[in-house]
Amino acid sequence: MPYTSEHKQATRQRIIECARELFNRKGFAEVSIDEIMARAELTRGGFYNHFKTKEDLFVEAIQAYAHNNPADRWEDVELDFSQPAEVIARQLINAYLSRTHLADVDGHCPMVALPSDVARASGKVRLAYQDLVERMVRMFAMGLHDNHNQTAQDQAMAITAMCVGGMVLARTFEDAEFGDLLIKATREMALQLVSGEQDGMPEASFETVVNA
Amino acid sequence: MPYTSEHKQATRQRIIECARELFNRKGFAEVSIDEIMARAELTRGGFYNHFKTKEDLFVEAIQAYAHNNPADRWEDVELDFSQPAEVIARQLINAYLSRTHLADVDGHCPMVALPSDVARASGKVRLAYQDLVERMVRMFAMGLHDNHNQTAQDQAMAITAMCVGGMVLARTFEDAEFGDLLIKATREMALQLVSGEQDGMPEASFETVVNA
DNA sequence: TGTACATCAGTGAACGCGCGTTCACTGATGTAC
DNA sequence: TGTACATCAGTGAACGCGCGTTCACTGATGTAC
Repeated sequence: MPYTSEHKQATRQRIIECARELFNRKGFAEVSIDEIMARAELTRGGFYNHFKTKEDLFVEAIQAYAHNNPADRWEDVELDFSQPAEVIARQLINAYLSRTHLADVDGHCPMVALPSDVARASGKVRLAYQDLVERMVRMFAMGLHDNHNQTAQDQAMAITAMCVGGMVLARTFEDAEFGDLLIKATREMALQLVSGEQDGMPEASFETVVNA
Repeated sequence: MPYTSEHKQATRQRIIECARELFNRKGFAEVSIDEIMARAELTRGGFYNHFKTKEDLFVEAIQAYAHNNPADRWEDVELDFSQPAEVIARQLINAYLSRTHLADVDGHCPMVALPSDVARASGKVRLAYQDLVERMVRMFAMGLHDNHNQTAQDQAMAITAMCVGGMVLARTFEDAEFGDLLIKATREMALQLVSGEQDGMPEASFETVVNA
């Protein structure tokens, strides 16, 4: 067997990574297979040695993202998994709703870059995307507690919607300053929500209010 | 002058409305001018009597949405503008984060249906989209008050991110049940945020805690 | 160690197709007489 | 009231182009001897 199987795997991974970046920047339909292969320093025809269809590659590109440590990309603040879950949740919010993440179009979370493309794609693609969402929800849920209004799980879903929504909106704006304001406001509210601190009651709200 | 100018205007509006629906359902790149014109019961060639380019039509389709009363589309709950601003904010959340809105793909808010397409489009398109966002932020801001953590404006931006993000995510899911859960959780938290009620402290939180 | 060979990753021309846009035209209409 | 006319909304063929996919091939490589 000429060429090692590592060689083929490495090529495959290179194609996936190039595709991920291009899809992020331009969207699924707007990127051609030619373009992806050229970026991977290959030619058009070879594509079908590695993938059955363009959409199969889309699935792989989304999954690839989940298998790296996403937060590494965006922020100087790395996720420190030795910390308590609540601290990790805060780190994730700070990294996700950051200017660095907004500016790094190639490295965007696919949830931010590709929601419309995914909504129109096949079941396989949508499942891969949903898996990313569920990972984020789980991460937040670990750092939260049930309260009288909502379970930790429900709070986590709402905070996920907030983080993704803030980035999705900021990414569309022509006016970068408005985008920064929106990200900042969203980040602050998300941080309050994981701290159980709202409406002017800092941190351990009960004591603070009673002793005032 | 043969044909009245009303006739031309009516045709133009018909094209815009057909385009809006098709863009919502399939995305900008995936809809052809042929398809839009056929739906408006016209033929391809006539398009350029009305619009300079396909992207110009995209701008008009986004703007058209703002000029209707959006909430009419989705929910039995209509916005009642005689109510106090806080009530309107709650009505908007209930209508926006609803199953009806999720199911009505043709009538989706463009913020939900088209963020990825807009992020990759030209300045004119992005300004039209940003205008929709600003309208929603303004609507929420009227129903909110500054608190010790954030201005009403900042809270409104975060709540807008939450509403749009919840719908954007739910729309991508293959698993409809998970989408419903996410919308419901997001809606509940958004309603709490406009009520200034969090973490198990109903309504006028200070008194409630102190008198407990 | 050196050579002949089989494998298959990668090549690039070709396929059928649909797109956005252009353009010469047609024919329904409102107006002037 | 009736007719001839000018306008321009709408038609449909044609344009050049790029796409996803297929396929016959080539040539770099690991292996057997």
